[in-house]
Amino acid sequence: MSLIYPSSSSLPAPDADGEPQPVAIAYPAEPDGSANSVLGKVRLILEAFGPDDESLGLSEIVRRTGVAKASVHRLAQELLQWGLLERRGSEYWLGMRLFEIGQRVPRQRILRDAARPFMEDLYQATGETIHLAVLDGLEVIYLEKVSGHGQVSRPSRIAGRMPLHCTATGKALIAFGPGALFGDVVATSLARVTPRTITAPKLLAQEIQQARKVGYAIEREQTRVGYLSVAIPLTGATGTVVAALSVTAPTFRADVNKYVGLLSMVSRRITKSIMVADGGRS
Amino acid sequence: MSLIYPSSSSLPAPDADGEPQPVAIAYPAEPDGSANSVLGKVRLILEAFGPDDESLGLSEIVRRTGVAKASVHRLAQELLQWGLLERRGSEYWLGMRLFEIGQRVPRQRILRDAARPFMEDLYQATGETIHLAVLDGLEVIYLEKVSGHGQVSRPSRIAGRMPLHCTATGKALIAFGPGALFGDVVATSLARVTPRTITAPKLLAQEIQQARKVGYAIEREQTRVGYLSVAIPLTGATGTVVAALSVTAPTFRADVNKYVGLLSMVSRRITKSIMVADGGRS
DNA sequence: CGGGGCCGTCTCGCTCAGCGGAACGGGCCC
DNA sequence: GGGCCCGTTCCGCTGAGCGAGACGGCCCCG
Repeated sequence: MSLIYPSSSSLPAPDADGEPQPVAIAYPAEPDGSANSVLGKVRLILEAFGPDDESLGLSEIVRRTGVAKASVHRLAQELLQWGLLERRGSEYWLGMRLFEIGQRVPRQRILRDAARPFMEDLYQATGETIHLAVLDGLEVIYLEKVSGHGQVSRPSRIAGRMPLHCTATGKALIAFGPGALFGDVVATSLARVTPRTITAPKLLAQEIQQARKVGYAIEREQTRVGYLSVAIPLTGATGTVVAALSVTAPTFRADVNKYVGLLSMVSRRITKSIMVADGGRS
Repeated sequence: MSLIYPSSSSLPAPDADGEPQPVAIAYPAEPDGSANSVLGKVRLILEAFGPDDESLGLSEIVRRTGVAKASVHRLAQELLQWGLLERRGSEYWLGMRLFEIGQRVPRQRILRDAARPFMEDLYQATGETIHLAVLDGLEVIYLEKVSGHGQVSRPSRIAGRMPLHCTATGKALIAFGPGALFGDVVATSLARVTPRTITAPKLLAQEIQQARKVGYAIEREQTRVGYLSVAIPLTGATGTVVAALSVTAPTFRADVNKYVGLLSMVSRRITKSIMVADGGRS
């Protein structure tokens, strides 16, 4: 119960994209002691698929996971039958059922359903990218994104993660979310994403203070050069901040005051909508 | 390789919302023989969460799955650590990591990323609900939905399923998708969803023929009284139909010709966009 | 053409991870 | 205070899971 913000659990060492690793122990290829259960193996197998991988062959999965080939094969058959994996030729793909189950996760479904139409409104009013983000561990994770045809080279993704200190949504969550969060964030080193990213805890504290004063958070070219974002917190049924909503626009045409006005108007309506949709806590 | 449309695998007996079932066998509470593996149990546990359940207590999970309490507890601990489940108090929730992994499923990610901005355009041009659907088993599954504030009592859902014979997207997929599909569909009984739903195979065949002739499918009050939908197929990189896109509007203000025009324009652009994004098959 | 390498698949005896009945302690309501 | 249901924990048994290894097909290269 003292777990305030849901954690992302401890990934042992997802993959380094290359060979297993040069462990001195003569034991075959077990990264650590966390894969001795069926579920551990299944986790390794499913997480062998990176965000950009489309499909993997059996041997490739064996290479990435370090699990014995026969085991991967056996488990893959079972996952296939469940629908968590699909197969074309001899390539395995993450299966549709994963998508289906993933959409049932209440923390995203409730918020997203409530926010979605309003994000549409915001997009129509601004023509810019709208993000809905929640806290997960010490990162934001994007639940939803509404945008147009703009071709950014490395765009944000739904279910993608970003650090808290360089995003507007992240700063909004630090400023208005769980009290202990700021401390936890500055306890880690603040990665420099662009030349303008804040890496000094003092400066970050000032920005958070400013955000608390004005009621919204802003980020100028701290995530991507040429773009700024404005974010506002969303309050859930229990009165605590559960998410953040942001507008991201190219700096040359950004109208911060307009975004702030629109966001704060929409924020209250979404909160009301959440309370109706979800009597309990969300 | 002769598996043309990805199947939804065989759910043994998801849940009947009530007691396990009155099996004559004296054996404790094993529904069938499919739960004897760790993965089988995990499947039962995760699928114990229905589309509308927010959280379940441990005992409730035990009741729904028939798995021994100690086993559910142990597996839940492991799922917790992975992040597939989360916990508040003593209630278990489907976890954020499920959402994350689900968003990596390529069959939805690629299509959705390509179609999303165009769906936005369609929504702006019509003000009506836009659906993106693919075939899964003998149903459509919605990958994406763009809509406004309209408060329908039992709205469609992202990742929700619908029969093929009563939806515009379904008929579009029958008409332009895998050749054997029509036969498989009429081999089952066609459920009556509204008074206007087609339940006679002959009539359905006529509608499919009509759709093939004009290049789009239409459905008038066959899914929901007071609404109609128009759908068009989307072609993937290999030239086969992989999805369908639809506009749904209240009959009194629907402008079918306008929708057809917009859809067919957008369809070609999405296909082009898919080919760029995904060199291989999708 | 033949050999070598990599692929996915399958076998089979060992063993330890997983199992689940049972006991426990705490909160709630009658 | 007693009964009930909750989540948690214990512990000895056992069969599900394991993985080294064999196998056959495919492709590339000498």
